[in-house]
Formats: sequence, structure tokens, C-alpha cells
Amino acid sequence: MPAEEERRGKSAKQEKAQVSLWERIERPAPPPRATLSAHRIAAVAVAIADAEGIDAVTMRRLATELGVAPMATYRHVSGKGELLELMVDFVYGELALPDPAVGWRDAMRTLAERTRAMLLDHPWMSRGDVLALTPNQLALTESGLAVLDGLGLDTDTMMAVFRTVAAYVHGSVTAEINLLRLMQDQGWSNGDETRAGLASRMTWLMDTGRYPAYRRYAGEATRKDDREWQFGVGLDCVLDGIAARMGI
Amino acid sequence: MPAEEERRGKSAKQEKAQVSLWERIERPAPPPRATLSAHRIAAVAVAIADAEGIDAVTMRRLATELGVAPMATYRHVSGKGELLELMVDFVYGELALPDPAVGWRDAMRTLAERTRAMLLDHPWMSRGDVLALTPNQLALTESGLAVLDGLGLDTDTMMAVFRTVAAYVHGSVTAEINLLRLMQDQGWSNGDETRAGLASRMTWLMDTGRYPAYRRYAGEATRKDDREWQFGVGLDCVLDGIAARMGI
DNA sequence: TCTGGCTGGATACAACGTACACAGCGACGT
DNA sequence: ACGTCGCTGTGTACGTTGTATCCAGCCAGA
Repeated sequence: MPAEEERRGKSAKQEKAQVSLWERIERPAPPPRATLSAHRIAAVAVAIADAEGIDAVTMRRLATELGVAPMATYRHVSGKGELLELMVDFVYGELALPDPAVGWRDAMRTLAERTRAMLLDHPWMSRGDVLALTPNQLALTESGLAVLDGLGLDTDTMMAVFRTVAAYVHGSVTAEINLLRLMQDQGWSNGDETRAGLASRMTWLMDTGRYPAYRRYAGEATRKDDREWQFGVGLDCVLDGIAARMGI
Repeated sequence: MPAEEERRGKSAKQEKAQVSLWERIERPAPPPRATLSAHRIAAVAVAIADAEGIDAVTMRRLATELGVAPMATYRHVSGKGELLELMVDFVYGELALPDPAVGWRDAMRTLAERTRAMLLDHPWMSRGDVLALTPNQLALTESGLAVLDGLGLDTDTMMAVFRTVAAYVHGSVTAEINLLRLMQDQGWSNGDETRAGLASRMTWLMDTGRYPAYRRYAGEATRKDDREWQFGVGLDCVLDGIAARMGI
């Protein structure tokens, strides 16, 4: 590329003519301009949120991590709301969608389990006040509808079924994450430590005598820490109910 | 300031004796001390959140509304986290719990519907990163367990069933609220206005051709705006599934 | 009558989101 | 070839937020 080299040489010459030698060599080399893109912004923001929680994602911190001035991000994103939208869509983009050929029930199940895994990997997602209208969220919905296609359901019912499963998954995993976050904040690493940490709060509440059934649960239950089992039981109920009520 | 240091150690009466009559009667009467309590704090904070959204609940605004200095609230609450906990528990306290005598399915259904109504009345609740360990949240769980008692389920299963319904309700209503919030933020008052507002975003996405099933839904569905129907269908599925799988 | 402990007030500060004006650079019409 | 325009990133600044810290008044008990 002779033309490009020529142009560069010329602009350099022009600068040389205007700025004194000593000023030039004193002046720190202009840092290479970091190029920004929505994708890179999203990736870096997600990395911060994954590593240190969503509260660590500030516009300034993000800019630092991007190697850029605090306000630079605003060229690609109108504000923090859009940033969150970008982050959510970015994560949904990593979700592997199931093959509808395996049958609606198995496909729905893997969809649910993968969504759960995704949310557990990025716990800050469950706070998403983001509507499901980003491209990759829509792709998930599309996949859910495709899975339910050809079973004789009308579109209203297909969407209702998909939303039912999605609602269960989100609600269930959100509860799961809330507990995990509490444990992490307090430094408890398993169910026993957690119960020990909550003991004083709990005995105080139990001693009011207002929660006999819960007290029995606390004493008798043996699967309190089996989160997979709990999620699975509920999911089975939901899928059974769909199969029964829709006749599929 | 020697005068100030001198006055600091003296009782009210001593001060009265030293301060001139004119200074005393000119000086504005000390405002009557507002009495604070956790309950009043929660009630006022909830009122603000209901009226203007959770973001309007700042410590300063709350203090103003309570007729108190900004830092006064901190005597009753360790920080904003505990304030939110207080608010959430306050709202759960207004939830009417069902009579278990009507049978588990009806009781579960009214529990679900009343929880939905409560969340829709206080949309900021769905962002609760609060664990279900406050007295009134525990009372709801207790009620759910009581409803399922005596049906031959072990405690693990009872809790799993209750949590399944709760997860569905929270997930479903959260989605509902996210849409309602978008509509309110944009000033759209019904489904048609909303679709009109989203049209450009949507046609852009649909024209990618990546969402054929969703496009069909958008064209064919007739119950897109029937939120009660959507919630009810899903709830029926969940309850059916529980009945079938648990044999109750 | 004194004193200690609550409760509310006042001041202060760091961190946040973001508005605004500016500067460099590539592309394009002339 | 050259001026100009539009992007994109920079620098500065402002108002708001949560909350740490210290003070002052009041009530209970000695």
C-alpha cells in the first residue's frame, strides 16, 4: 500500500513542521485509540458482572476496563439501561438451543435446564428488568415455539405453554440465586453453615409458635440442600401438567 | 469558640437563664420531635414506592416524608438493604391467607391469585433480592405447607410443591410487570398502543427472517392482551401437574 | 441531682450517572 | 488537493446518592 504510506508520511511531516522537536519527544506517545463496539462493551461488562457482581459494573469501571474515557461508552449506548439490555442479550447469545426433533417434552426440558445453567452462571441476570425483546431472547422464544409446533396447539396456547415453563424456570432460579447470593455475601459455603448462620434468626421466629408446619419441615426434611432435585421435581410437575391439560 | 464550648456542657435550664429574652422569643420553637418506628418507616417507604416507583425511595426522600433528618432512619435500619427487607415484609403482611379447609387445590389457587394481585399492586416488589425469611413471608410459606398437610406427602415434597407454585407465580408476574413497566414508562395504555410503539423494533427483527414461529404468533394470536387468561392457563397446568405427579 | 444511653440532627465525603463542549481523524464532495 | 462534515473518544463538571461521624437533647435509674 504505497498510497497509505505516503499519506501517513505526509501527515507526520506536517506535524513535525508545527511542533518543536523537544516538545515532540517530551510528549508521551498518543496511546493507540481503543476501538469500541457494542459487542466488546457487552463482553467486558458481562465479565465484570460475572467476576464481581452487577454492582461493580459502573460506567467508570467499565470505561477503565475498556481502556477508554468514562464517557466514551455513551457513544454506543444511551445509558446504563441500554448497557444492561446489551449485557443480557450477550449472555442469551451463548445459550445453545435444542433440536426440536427430540420431541417437545425433552426439548422443553433441556431448554429449561440450559436456561437454569445460564442464569446460575450469570446470577446478576435474574434482576433483569429487561423485556424479552432483544434478538437473542427472541431466539429463545422462537426455539420454544418451534418445539411446540405441529402438535395441534393454536398459537395462543403455544405461547402460553412456553411462557409457563419460562416463568417456572425464572421464578425457581431466582429464588435459588437469592439464597446463593446470601450465602456468598455471608461466606457460608454449604447448607449446614447457612443454617448455622441463620440459626438465631430462625429460632427466634420458630419460638413464636406461628410456623408449626415450617418447623416440622426444618426438622424432618432430608433434601433441603438438593437444589437439582427441587428444580427437577417442579419442572416435572409443570411438564406433566402441560401434557395432561393440552393433551400432548 | 469558647462561648460555644461553654454552652455545650450546660443543661437546658441553665441555657434559658443565660440567653436573653429577646433572643429566646425570636428563636424558632424547636419543632416537635417526630417519633420514628420501624413500622412507620416501612409504611411511608411503601407509600412512596407505590406512588412513584422504587427509585423514588431514597433515604433523603424517605426522611423528608417522615418529617425527620436524613440520617435519622439509620437508628432503626442498618441501611438501604434492611429498609427494603422491611418494606417487603410490610406488604406481605397485608396478604390474606386462605382457609385450608377448602381443599389444597382451591387454596393453592387463591394463594397464587392473591400473591399475583399483591405483586401487581406493588410492582417494585418483584425486584426483591430479599430472601423469604421475614416473618410475613414465612407466614405465607407456612400457609402453603398447611394447605398441603395431611395429603400423605412427605415434608420435602410438600415444600417442593409449594415452591413450584411460588416459582411459577413469581416468574409469571415478574414478566407481566416488566411489560407493564415498559408501557407505563412509554405512556402506552393498551396492547395496541404498545404494539404500535414497538412496531419499528419488531419489524426490523422480524425482517431478519429468524423468527418465523414468533411472526406467526404475532399475526394469528387473539389473546395477546388477556393477561388473566395467560396467568390462569399456566397456573392450571402447574396445579394439574402437581395433582397428577403427586397423586393428590 | 447527676449520669448514661437512646434517638434524632448536622455536616461531610466518596462514588455514581450523565450533560456538555471539545478534539482528532477518516470520508467525501468539490 | 483541500476544505468540511460527521463519528468517536476526551475532559470537565454537576447534582444526587448512600452513609460515616460527631453532636445535642431527652428520659430512666441511681
